[in-house]
Amino acid sequence: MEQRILKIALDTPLDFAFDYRWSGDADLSPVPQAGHLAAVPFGRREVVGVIAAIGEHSDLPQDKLKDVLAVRTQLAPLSAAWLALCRFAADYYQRPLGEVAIPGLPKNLRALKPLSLDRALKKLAKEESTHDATPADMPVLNAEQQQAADAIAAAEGFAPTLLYGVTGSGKTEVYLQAAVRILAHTAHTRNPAQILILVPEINLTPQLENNVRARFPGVTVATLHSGLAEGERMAHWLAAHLGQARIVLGTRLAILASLPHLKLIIIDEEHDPSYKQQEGLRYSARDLAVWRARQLAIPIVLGSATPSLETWHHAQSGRYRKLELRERAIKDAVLPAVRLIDMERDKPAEGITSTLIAALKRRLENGEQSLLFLNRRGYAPVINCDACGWVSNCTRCTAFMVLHKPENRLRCHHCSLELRIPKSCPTCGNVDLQPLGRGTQRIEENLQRVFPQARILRIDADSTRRKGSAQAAFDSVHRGDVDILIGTQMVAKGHDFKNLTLVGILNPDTALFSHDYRASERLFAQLMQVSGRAGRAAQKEGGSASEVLIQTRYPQHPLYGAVIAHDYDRFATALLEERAQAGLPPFIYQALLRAEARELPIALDFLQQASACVEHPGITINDPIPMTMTRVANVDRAQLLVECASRPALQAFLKVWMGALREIKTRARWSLEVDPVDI
DNA sequence: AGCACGCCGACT
DNA sequence: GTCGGCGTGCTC
Repeated sequence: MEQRILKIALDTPLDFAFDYRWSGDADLSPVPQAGHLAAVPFGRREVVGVIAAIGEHSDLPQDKLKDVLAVRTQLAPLSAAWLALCRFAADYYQRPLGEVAIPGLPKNLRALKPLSLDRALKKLAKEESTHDATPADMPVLNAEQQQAADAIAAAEGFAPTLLYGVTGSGKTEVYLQAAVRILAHTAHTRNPAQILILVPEINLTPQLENNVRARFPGVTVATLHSGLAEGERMAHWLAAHLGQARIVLGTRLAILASLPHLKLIIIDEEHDPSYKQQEGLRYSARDLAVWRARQLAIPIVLGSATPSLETWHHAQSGRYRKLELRERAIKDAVLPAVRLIDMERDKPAEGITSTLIAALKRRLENGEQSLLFLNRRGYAPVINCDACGWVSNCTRCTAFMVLHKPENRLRCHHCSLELRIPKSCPTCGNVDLQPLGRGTQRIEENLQRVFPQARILRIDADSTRRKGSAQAAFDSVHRGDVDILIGTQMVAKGHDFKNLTLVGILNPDTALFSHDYRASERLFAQLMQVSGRAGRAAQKEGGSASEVLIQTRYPQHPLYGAVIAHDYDRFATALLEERAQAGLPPFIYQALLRAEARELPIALDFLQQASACVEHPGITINDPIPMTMTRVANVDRAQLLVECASRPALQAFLKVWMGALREIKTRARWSLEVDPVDI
């Protein structure tokens, strides 16, 4: 009989591991190891946690200790490297280990019932047997692509690489051919390599998944994203954990997957804001990926046409290697010409200028597709009363209620509030309420009037609410059943529309004057990305040259100049210069303390106490301020920005500060975000 | 976070 | 008289 103390991380906000007693006979039952999952009594509940460490002693009095209910020794323990990754993320983002490690595990593993691993595993075996093992044909790479793929596959140890390639330059093909070689190196060894590929959105996984499966017949490919059913999630997670899945394709959450034989990480569109989790544990999957690659001493590829300034800065300073793809991969496919339409000269009717109408007409005549990009869903962002000035404010948020015409409703995009459109003004009774501004629905309605014969499809969060409907919509565009596609940022990313020769960008100006210093970086990336949807195939005989038309009131703005020139280098260099001057990231490091309460003063008071509760030499603590959108769903929000030129110094401060913050008695709910992106 | 206990208001 | 509001306290 032996006794051990198991230190178990549980999914609770309490920032420490819990000690449990385990006693058993090592000859009869397997001895628990760090990384095993264990079911334990916790308060009045029973929960599953992960064994973080094993010891002989506990600092607690014996009578406080409870016995472990069961240790899941039939499942191989999570590796020390995986635990170290979780521990790093927990420390860095100032959260308890259990909150990082547990929620990503499949529900079945977290449940108390005994595991039936066989059934999961059988399903995988079946999937695998449906593939034959003939190597698929490899498209021939151009010289730049070949060089990049060679360099990635030949890299040894921690080798962070920025794959900087214009849209349509064939970055995916470079990833895949590098992957082929890394898999081949270890194919017949005991531990064949695993490769992790991250993409920004679920919408993009089916497309890449098909691509990958076709390229790697006979190789088990697992996907991990929030759209999986519980059974699938379990099967895919296990395939990764057991090393069967050689390629794991997923969204940001996949960065915390168990991958015991990980040998290469690829982050596609590394600049994409979706890599930042914006609730709960607010981690950056890209940053964790870089840490994980360093820890495992393996290469990591960060791919983008418009890298984040953080990554660009690293590439410029030589910390990351930069590989560049200057040309489009398809022969004779050229980058579209970008033109600005000055809205002061060419006054738009119903949001669309005559120049853009003419360009659309030409595409319709040629049987080519067009894309109109407007990052605003709904019919109109607000309705108002001309007579008394009433506007459709949300009663629960500092925001307008948006007019949604198909449902005849006003809807707040920040809380779930929905109202029927009032027949008359609620304050003065005027019956003539006007929609102000334009969303995708209104553009769609108007365009259908201008081109009654055109097949117009709108793709936004409203039109694709049902599961699978987004995929169906994109399929119909690929099939050629759509002449004009109208969409929000959903349509900007990744999709390879072969017959698309015109992109119209309707209302990008607002981001030019945003108070968020990252807005212009994001706008540039978005414009380049959506522009990149055009001209992905060679120009047809008698077809139109690909072009991008941007409607703007500020044609002189340097950001547009850089977009026209497809010149990310110049733009990024200027932006980095500005950031350095202004003392902004990536030259300094930030953390944001948020607080919310039913009354704003409660939140502000907490932040005031927070700013004075510990010594903070070398750390700048700014004044507490209400958030721009102060009230959401009847809760008032405020925040406090903390800055420091040194990351380790900031980390050390945050650790001490968190301890002090937990002692403050307040009715406000609060949370700390490290490396915030939306300020 | 859960989940309990505990002490004051409008309901069968 | 009780159902239920959410304040407060605890979880190895």
